[in-house]
Amino acid sequence: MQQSNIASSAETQTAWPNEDSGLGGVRLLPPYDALFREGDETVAFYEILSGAVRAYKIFPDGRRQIVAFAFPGDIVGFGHGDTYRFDCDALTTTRVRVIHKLSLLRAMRDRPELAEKLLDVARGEVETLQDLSLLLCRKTAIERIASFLLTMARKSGDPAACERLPLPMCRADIADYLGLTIETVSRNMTRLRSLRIIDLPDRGSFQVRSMERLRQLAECDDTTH
Amino acid sequence: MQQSNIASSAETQTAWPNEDSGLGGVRLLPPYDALFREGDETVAFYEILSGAVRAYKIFPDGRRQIVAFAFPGDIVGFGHGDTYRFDCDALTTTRVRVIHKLSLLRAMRDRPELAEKLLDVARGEVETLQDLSLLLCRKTAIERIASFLLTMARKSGDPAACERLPLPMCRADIADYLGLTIETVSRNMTRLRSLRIIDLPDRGSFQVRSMERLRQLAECDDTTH
DNA sequence: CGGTGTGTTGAGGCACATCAAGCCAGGTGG
DNA sequence: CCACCTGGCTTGATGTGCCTCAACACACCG
Repeated sequence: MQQSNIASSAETQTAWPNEDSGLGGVRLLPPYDALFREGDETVAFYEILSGAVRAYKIFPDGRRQIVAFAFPGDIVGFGHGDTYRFDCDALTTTRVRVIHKLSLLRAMRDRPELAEKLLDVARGEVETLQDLSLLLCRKTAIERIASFLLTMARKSGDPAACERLPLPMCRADIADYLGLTIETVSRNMTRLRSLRIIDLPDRGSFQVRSMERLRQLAECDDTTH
Repeated sequence: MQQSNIASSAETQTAWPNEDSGLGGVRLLPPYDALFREGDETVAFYEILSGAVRAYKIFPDGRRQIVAFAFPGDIVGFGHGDTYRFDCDALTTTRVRVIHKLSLLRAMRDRPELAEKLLDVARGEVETLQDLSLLLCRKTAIERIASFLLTMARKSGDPAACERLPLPMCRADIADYLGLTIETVSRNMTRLRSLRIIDLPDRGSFQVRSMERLRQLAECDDTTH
């Protein structure tokens, strides 16, 4: 579950086209404001600078599935054709850098290393989604929660992280990401806490107490149970 | 659920680098032979010419998840870093065109339209995986089967297809793709047949009798039940 | 013929969903 | 300051869809 962090691939720090040209600029989103909506024309990609967003789809019958959360360094808006296939909005106050699609494509013609970088973003997105599919297909509720928290822990800094980590989304968001109900999320969070694997100091945060046991649960490693 | 068909994007028919240079050539795989294995170095992408392959992951505890089937026109081997993250093998006798990764990257530097084409392949893969996530997250068993059959129908030719269509994978493969068991797959196939939505003339094929009702089920459109 | 592999069908159990009540922090107004 | 409301979260009781286990059907093959 690697990030689609743009800095991870390029040896030389390559700037996105708007960074220097100033074409796109930065957008500021208050909590729950939309970055884009399903059906809108795909005019831009967005690099998250601070805050967090969620991308989701609503079914005709009302069911909702969150397909991705994105955090600083991530790019959103990628896996779409001429129109966006999902809604995307902010979880908290969020700043994004706007990367106009057309100017990016134009810039790509002159700077082939940009294309490689973009392909790397795509690869990261594919990897994340493959892992999500694995999770949804084969894991139990507690394994899903464990996987999710592990990913969140890895995203928010050093992998041995034992400090308090932010959990900016509500239980309903987690549930709709993991294919569970809020009750099941809640029950299994509590279960992980009573197993002394995590702590839940307050609503918006968590803390890993045993990274090793969290990892074992998340990766379906049943060698030690 | 669009295909990642390479012909779908480019206005001008752009050849993959090996097609003319003859560097990669074609590989022939007997049924169930491996195209690549998890952990192998990512040396090439493969364009399916005929037949079909499956890409899957085996968990430490034995659970298996198929993350993709690929058919003629599809590219596999894309969403991987330096090593392949999954096993990939043939369902039936399969011919693939080998596209060496390095020569593709080299060719991309001279021909920017190749990069766009490759990005389009990536986009297709992301879309397919997003749809798979939606399916695994929120759909019931019969809706999953319906979605799967609908995708298969759309892949194998004209969308109004009423003729007999091939189903080259066994029940276990379908089950491991949809996050179900073979029994549940079997039961719901039978159910779709008794609902007169499909026919099952023999093991390796199916036939759509009511494309409209299949679509309604697959897209969770509960307006008419 | 029996043997094997694949698919179907049936009976029962279990994990998660559903429904419902209660907890707790934050906000609002008297 | 407290009374009350509200929304997010937790906890409990019950229901159900899919899994598990088991038997059987059928084609293929030696």
